[in-house]
Amino acid sequence: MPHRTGLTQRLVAEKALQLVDTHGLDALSLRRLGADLGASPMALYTYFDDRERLLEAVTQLVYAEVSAPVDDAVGPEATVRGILESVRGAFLRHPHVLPLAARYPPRTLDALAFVEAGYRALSRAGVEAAAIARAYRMLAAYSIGSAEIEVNKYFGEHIAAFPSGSLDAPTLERHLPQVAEIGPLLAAQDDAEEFRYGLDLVLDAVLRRAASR
Amino acid sequence: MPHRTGLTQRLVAEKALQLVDTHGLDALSLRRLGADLGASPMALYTYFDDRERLLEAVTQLVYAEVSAPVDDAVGPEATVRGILESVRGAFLRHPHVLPLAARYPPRTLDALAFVEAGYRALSRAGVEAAAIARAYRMLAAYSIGSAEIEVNKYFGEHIAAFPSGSLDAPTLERHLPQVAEIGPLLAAQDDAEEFRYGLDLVLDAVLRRAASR
DNA sequence: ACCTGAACACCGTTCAAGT
DNA sequence: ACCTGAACACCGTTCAAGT
Repeated sequence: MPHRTGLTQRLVAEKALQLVDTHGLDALSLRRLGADLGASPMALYTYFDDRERLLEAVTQLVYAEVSAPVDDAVGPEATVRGILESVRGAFLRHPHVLPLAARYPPRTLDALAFVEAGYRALSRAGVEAAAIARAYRMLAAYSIGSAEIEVNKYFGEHIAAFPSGSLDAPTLERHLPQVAEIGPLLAAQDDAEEFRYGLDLVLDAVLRRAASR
Repeated sequence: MPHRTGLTQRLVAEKALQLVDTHGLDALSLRRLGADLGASPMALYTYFDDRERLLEAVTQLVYAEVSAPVDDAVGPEATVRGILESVRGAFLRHPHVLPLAARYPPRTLDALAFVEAGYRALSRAGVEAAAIARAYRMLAAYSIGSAEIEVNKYFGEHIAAFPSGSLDAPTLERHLPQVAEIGPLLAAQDDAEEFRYGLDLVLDAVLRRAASR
């Protein structure tokens, strides 16, 4: 017997985010989400055309958590840096959503708030529209790639054998001496520190080029 | 009746890469791959512990396609730039493998060849080991993020409505005027040009900082 | 419009068995 | 070691039907 479930797009997406946070992206099935919401899997198609759209909505919820300062009293560089630290924070709180960030850009009003704030800060600093677009693309690439490296512990086991046993220490040392030397340094890096180092570097360069024209 | 299939880890991985290239990552199932190879799905477990390991092996094949110059007669900056252009090329030829690049770093001898070459170029240029590690992390983050933005056409439909109809042009213009202005500029960017612009910027900054100590 | 159960065409992986 | 078929516990989505 069909009944009203009282669901909305937002409620479904929020429950989905919970599910992803606690059990990972693969655990987000329409069947399981339906069960969590006390509805049939098919009820979800009332709110989302397919699983893809649901994933996109979940991503928007994470973007919406990024803090978007209303003014930039601290100056454009510090404002943009603060926004990007907040982006990193949001995806560290929701690490399983990160793979979706590269697929779905911010689209909703709430999700775009931090983008607007960043644009405004650069605009007030005298950066022209075309240069802002370039800066945003660069910073988006750096943020996404950087967060993925951090969340996936990309350098944590960089020199592991693969297939098992085929790359032992002596072989590595003989054929790839530089990799053997740098590998441990990568594994020992501090994620937060490296993120800031790279962010400063990119931000400095972007603002200097924008100013010198 | 069981029979010899003549398969090897490499042959299975290569067929898997073909499958992914032509039909996408989701189409790579053990059942379908087994059928393509004239074997039962279960035969593949002889060569890979699970689907994850197979995906990792596919990723290594793409890394191995990156050209690794044996000397850097053109200078360290041009050498590193060349390597990163080649990384971009490899993943543009295998776009469906890109999501795996952020999960699996290069691990095999062949896959690590370009990393070794890049390290060597920076090392010869007098960059110290710790600075090389920082540079590699930054460049890896930028390359992965940048390629994902390009492959996924991240900015192609940046201002699309979501959920459908909720973000019409007047609403966008009123609440997010900067987004409304910059959005079209992002959609019009040339991928190759922006990649090089950002790469130069990062590379300049990295080498300048490395030199000034 | 909102919701349902049944059905279709799939999955990865375990297991017992064969050579 | 290498390979098999059957079985288990799942998937997303379509469809016909109900309110």
